[in-house]
Amino acid sequence: MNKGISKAVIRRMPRYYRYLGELIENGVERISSNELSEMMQVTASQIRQDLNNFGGFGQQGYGYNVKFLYDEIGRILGLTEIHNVALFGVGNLGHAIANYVSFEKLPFKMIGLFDVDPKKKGIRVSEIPIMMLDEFEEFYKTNRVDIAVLTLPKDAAMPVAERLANLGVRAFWNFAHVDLVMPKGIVVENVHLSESLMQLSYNMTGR
Amino acid sequence: MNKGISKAVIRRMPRYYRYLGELIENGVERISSNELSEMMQVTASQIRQDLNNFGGFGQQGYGYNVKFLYDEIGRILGLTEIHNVALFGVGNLGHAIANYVSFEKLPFKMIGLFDVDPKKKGIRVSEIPIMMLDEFEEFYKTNRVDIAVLTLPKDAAMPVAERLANLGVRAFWNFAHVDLVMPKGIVVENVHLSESLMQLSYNMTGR
DNA sequence: TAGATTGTTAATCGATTAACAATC
DNA sequence: TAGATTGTTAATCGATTAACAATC
Repeated sequence: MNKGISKAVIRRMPRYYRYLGELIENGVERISSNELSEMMQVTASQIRQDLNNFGGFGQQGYGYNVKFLYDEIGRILGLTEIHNVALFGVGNLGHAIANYVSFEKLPFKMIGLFDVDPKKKGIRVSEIPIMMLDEFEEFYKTNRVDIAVLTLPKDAAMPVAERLANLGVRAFWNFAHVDLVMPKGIVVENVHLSESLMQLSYNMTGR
Repeated sequence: MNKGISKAVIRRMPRYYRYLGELIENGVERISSNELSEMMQVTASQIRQDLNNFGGFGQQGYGYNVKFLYDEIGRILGLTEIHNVALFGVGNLGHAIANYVSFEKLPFKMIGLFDVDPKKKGIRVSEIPIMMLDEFEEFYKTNRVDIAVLTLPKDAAMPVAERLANLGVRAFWNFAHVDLVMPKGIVVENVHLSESLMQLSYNMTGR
């Protein structure tokens, strides 16, 4: 169990990671919390507090070594090993996410695509042929699946998630319009696009 | 300007909306904050506090009328009028989002798709033919665009956003890996898929 | 050494939860 | 009226910011 590091802190880590990656591309070797705070529009204090949840990565009088900090955050975020990903529901969104995961320069590897529509069987997306959902149990015997992506209609999401969880899948990236209720120890990350769109809509009103 | 209602509250409103919609489908007419709190796994106190940011929608001794509350939240979220949407960058993700926006039963209407690749010109996605980015200025003269969706490579996002903002587009749904820096009064809602995936990855470690 | 900047403690601010009087 | 449940104030909890001693 990760010690009690707050969700708010975790949400910010990928953003630090992105900025540090860009600094590396630009050949910047060291940076102070103050310089970074100006770039990122957050307080220097918050940056130091956030990082010190995980350890002292800087040096007084110097600041932070960009490459070192980048690698440390990558390690914290679990980006030092490859995660096998299988996707369920190869509709429009599933199709896009399958390609997305394959193209990103992140250590996530799409290894299987599953759907219930027989017409889709064998069609290749990012070089991976779509399989039938009922073939998953067999597939799972010889393939490690670290993350299941759920790009399914909302009514299908929960039953499929339960089926996968029973087999041993422990992490879900959920795009369906439901709150997955999962036993403890199973990790769920939701991307609710419609909720994002509604927040945008809210912010457009009354200004 | 919306009075100072916190982001945390706004983030929860679409979720209330979803649950209330399901209650309506199930024929439920009234609900107390306590019943809703059990369904949604939040405190009843939070529900009442959240709603009372916008007004007293309940009645002592009775609870909340589901249909009434649903409509009120819809109104708060700006879902009582149709928002015209144009999308920029018709790659995999753009393609999926274009379909998504069109299929959802929400008052967002996809009216234009734009790309820079001449090979895509005229191809139809959700019945809408892809146009060239340079045609947008002309298009904009006769079409109101409320929201621009940016499903572009990160280096293209900022220049395109500026160009659109200069024409008068005031809301952006940004999927590109950049923080758009926009003048005040322009609304940006970010969906950073890679950051979501990294959070999932983090939560998988050390358990 | 002097200057810079972290790591960390303390102060402030904001959000969540608890409690209860108001009222349907 | 009695019971139920809201709306709202007060208490608690957590997150952010400020301050500064430690130290490179």
